[in-house]
Amino acid sequence: MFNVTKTHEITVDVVILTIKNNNIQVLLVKRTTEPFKGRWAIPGGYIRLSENLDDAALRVLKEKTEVDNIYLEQLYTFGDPLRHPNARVITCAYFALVRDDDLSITSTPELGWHKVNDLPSLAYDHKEIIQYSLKRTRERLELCPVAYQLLPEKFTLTEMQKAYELIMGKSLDKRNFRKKALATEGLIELEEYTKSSSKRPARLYAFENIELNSKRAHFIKKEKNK
Amino acid sequence: MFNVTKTHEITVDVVILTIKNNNIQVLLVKRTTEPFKGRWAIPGGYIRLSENLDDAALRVLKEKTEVDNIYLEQLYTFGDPLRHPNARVITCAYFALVRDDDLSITSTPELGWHKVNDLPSLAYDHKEIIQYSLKRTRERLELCPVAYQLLPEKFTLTEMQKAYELIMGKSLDKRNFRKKALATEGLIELEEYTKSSSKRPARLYAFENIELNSKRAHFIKKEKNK
DNA sequence: TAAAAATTGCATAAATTTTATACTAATGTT
DNA sequence: AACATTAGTATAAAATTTATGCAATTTTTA
Repeated sequence: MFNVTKTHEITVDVVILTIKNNNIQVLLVKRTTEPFKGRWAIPGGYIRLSENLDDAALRVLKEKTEVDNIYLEQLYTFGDPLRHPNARVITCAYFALVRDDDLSITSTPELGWHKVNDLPSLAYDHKEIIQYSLKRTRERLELCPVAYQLLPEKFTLTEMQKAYELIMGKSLDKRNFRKKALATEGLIELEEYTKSSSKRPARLYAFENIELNSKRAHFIKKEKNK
Repeated sequence: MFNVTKTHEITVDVVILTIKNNNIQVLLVKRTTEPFKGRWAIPGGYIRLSENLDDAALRVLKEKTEVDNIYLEQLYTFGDPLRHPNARVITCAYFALVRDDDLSITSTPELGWHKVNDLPSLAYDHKEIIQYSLKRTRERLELCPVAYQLLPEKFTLTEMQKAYELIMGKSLDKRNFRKKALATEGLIELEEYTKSSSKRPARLYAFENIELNSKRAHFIKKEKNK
């Protein structure tokens, strides 16, 4: 009875989402070993004995990116016996929302961003995991302005609306969106405006570090040390 | 590296909730072995190699109860290194909503229902898991009438309101509740009334087997074979 | 058998939230 | 100076939610 469990392995996988070039993109790694050698996959790893699951997910994330300001939430645990072709691997999946301008990864042939609407063939059940993380992100967005985790630190309302439209997958009315956005708790109106654009300057906004109305969320806040 | 994972164990634990005697109650088992020998715990077990996680949770549930008509949803995976005193056990927790009148368990000194508002001292982090399942149930109830999984098959609107009030932890206005309840998709008005009560008879209602607006839900429907 | 107690069942007005809709303002470019 | 482009704004209608009071049916009991 006990031995039955000994052959299980458990991993964490992390769906890392950002908005780049007006697309929701996910960070993928190319597998260098079997199974699924050469296929793209979401980053993952084993859980160390001293780590809790959040720490393990955060470590996996930090192995691939150098970001401080992230939203990280446990997504779901996937454990179909056939999800791994030659072992029983249960994975506790997380998803992270990161800001493009906080990112410093160097795309290589083995690591890169992919549009979630145009994914390559993926290893394991990773496509399902990504789809599910998008669904969860939409659900979160209906409860709290979690999209600000995907925006630059200072942003215009138009940029915010674009992020919402990308995540929700539909276009929104500008006037109603702005009215609602301005009523959002934690939104700060700055006395700054966009400059370099060749159009009318837009006011910039920011979010204070608010307690989001999230259910399972963990926030790793940026250390403001400068 | 690989060996590091070999010492992890993974289990499923199931929070089984019902409404009995106008209280939300949870099914607990008394541990017969160390650790936490003699303490109450939620039912759990190892995952078999051939099972997916839902199947494992369902099996654990069926080992304790004989119910057909249940709501079962993955809750969260708990993996703090210290949650188990002398091993690294990660548990994928589920919660189930079952109908009191579908239940046939025989309470023994080792198995019994406990009011969630008056829990005994529990093993591991099981108190946290139960609290979290209550929170999730409240969240679900705001999205879909999942409470009908806790009601008898035929129920009065007053009974339905009582269930909502118990779960949400607040009293609701009768007139507004009835208006909203009557507008709920899937609610069927029966041509039957309560009898044995010593007051004015109340109309009975039922729910058709609807697709609930749930996110991670799995329904094990009753087999109507009679 | 009449009154009382308990619970069912219903309707409407007020407040709030959501939705729908069109024009003016500011800036750089030509 | 006219044009192109994006920023920015107000209001009415519709829908939803909340608040509130009273009549009807049945059993109990006086």
